[in-house]
Amino acid sequence: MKEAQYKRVYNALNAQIAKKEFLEGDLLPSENLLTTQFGVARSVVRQALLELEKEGKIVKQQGKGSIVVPERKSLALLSVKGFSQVVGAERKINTIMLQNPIKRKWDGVFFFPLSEKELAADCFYLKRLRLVDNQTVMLENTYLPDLYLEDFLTQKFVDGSLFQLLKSQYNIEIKGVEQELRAINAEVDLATNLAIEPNQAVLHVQRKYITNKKDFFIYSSLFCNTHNYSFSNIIKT
Amino acid sequence: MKEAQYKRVYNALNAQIAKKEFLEGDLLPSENLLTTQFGVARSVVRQALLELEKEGKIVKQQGKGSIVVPERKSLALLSVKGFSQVVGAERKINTIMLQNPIKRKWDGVFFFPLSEKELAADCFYLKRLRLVDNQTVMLENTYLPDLYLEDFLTQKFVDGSLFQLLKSQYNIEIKGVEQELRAINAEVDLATNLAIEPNQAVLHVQRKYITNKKDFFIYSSLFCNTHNYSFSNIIKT
DNA sequence: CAGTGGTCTAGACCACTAA
DNA sequence: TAGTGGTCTAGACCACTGT
Repeated sequence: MKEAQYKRVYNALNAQIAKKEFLEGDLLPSENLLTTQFGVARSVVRQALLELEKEGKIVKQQGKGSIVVPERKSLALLSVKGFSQVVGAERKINTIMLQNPIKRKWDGVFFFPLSEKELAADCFYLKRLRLVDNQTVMLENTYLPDLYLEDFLTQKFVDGSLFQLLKSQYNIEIKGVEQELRAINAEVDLATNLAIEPNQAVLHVQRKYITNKKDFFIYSSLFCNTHNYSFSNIIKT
Repeated sequence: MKEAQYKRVYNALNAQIAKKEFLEGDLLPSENLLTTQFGVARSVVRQALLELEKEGKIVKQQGKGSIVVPERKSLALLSVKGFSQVVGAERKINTIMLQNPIKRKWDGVFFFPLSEKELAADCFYLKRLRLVDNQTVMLENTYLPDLYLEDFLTQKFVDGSLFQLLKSQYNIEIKGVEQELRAINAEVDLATNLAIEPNQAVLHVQRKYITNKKDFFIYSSLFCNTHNYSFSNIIKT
């Protein structure tokens, strides 16, 4: 099971952009050139560029080329990447574990419908507070069904990243996310955690992550303080 | 400039799903079958299915097929589709024009950086209130640079849809959107418009639409009442 | 005009699912 | 094991951009 070629091309280009080897406004090498550089078919190059475009790192323009776009200033949080990856290297991030992972029953009324298989299993629950440059930006409640996760409670998080742990220990990859957004007024408890005044507006995001394991989903309920950082995303047709 | 084949395939499948010719959980015909049905190469079929997948209408599963997923109950508003298209046919929608289109100067501090070309032109501004099943869900301020839009102020909206007007009259198509989200507490004016109490939490979305015309962008500032309807989206890696 | 990305063809092999 | 979607090749022509 070796890595796909287009991922190899994607990773190479992504790294070059991150290392500022291409600056904002620069054109990437043309598709034909990349084809010869990496020794792959053009469709493979295009698949790699498509990924970069979906993530908003380049824009393509017919007749011109693939243009590197400026790094985003706001948090690209409405994406499938884990928190550790969406916050640029420029910023200091911290995670405070308010509730270490425990095994428990599902809540009576869950925010997404659960399958029978999921309901039959217990769930792992963790509660984390996320900080960017020492400012509290997010409270995250995560629920994972106890289906493929042997010895989950004894695992050490890889760089504090749940997604990296799932990838390295269980070969579980995130393939997509379905999410619902609401603006809510913060209750006292929530306001305390987010270090804001009660009744302040908070962005509530309920997520269902799709993984490479069929029938295995991860659920998250996020409460975001958008006063200091806005949350952005990019969508292509 | 005839329509691309993959769009033809997409439109056909999309219509069949909308007409319930495929029910939730049904498998679409396999890619090889669609290839022969439409008389196109497999890559064309895959491109069409990719669109459907991005819109969350199907999920693909290796070894099994393309599965039709249930219609969304919440408003898929964080997508590039116009308001008229994201709200399912099941619901009644209304638009109240609070401010008919006028030509004016740009605001001094705009929420996205503007190019010199845009700043040199004036902008068209309109303010619309959006209702779903007679409930106020959104206040929308839209700004269009006066660059390609001849006689814009005298145009009649096609079914109340700005995007359809742009397509049919000016051949302008929306290719993507970049957006920032915040939760804010409603001021009195805003609360009145959205028919909620002052200080209630509201979802504020600032958008920059990318079009097929280079250097032509459309800007929108949305205020969403998420009490009755949540706003959803789906993202694929 | 040459070069770019957009679309398309007609194959091939692989990884996964279900019977 | 048969059939599915995932990846890949090696071409081709078209639409658009800038010179």
